[in-house]
Amino acid sequence: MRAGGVREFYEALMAAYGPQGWWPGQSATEIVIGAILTQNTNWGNVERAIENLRSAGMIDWAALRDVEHHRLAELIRPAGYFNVKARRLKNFVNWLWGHYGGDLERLRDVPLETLREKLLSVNGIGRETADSILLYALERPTFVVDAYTARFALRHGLIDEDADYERLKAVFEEGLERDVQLFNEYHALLVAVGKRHCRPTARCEGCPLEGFEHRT
DNA sequence: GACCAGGCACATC
DNA sequence: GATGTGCATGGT
Repeated sequence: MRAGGVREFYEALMAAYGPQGWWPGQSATEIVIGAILTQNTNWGNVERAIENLRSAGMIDWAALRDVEHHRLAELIRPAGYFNVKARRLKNFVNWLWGHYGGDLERLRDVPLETLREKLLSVNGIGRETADSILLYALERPTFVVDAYTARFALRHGLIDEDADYERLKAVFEEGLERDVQLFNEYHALLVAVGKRHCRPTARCEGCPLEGFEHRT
């Protein structure tokens, strides 16, 4: 049994699962909305909410700017925490209109770290949501950390228990070339293995990383 | 019916 | 700075 590294784990996961193709064929607008709606929520519920928004013509920054809170909350109800998320979506929309004329494309001119800070200043946009927006909607090379990432990294000895979000993010970014497609697939693969094997209580049988050292 | 799911802000110590 | 709590739906 040998200890693995960030790169080796990626190779093993990719060999086992193949490209995940996360968030393909959807608009950047839809991805941003999804990133906010999926906070602590099953993706299937988010899809229902997004479908409601689509039917209502709300995958649109002007429409989202003009819609009433109550109406927006009803549309996104299936995603859970609908009042909180309606407010957070509105916060983002108001920020986007206030600073960038409601145009996501204008964010592309802002340097990555600067933009990350700006996103984090919006109430309701935390680290994971900001990084998801940056990576998946704006195609910026920033690594997305979530609950799956943390559990995986801890079990496979990449971090210790007290590592925070930024530390976790740094471990992956330092172990890889700074590449959008790579970060995209890696995060998606971590979710894939997290759902199948690297679960809170599972014994990890059949995990593609069984050959590597593993903490229990 | 308990537990979980691609978090975050806020209160309190 | 760490820890606890509210927010809410739908699947297993």
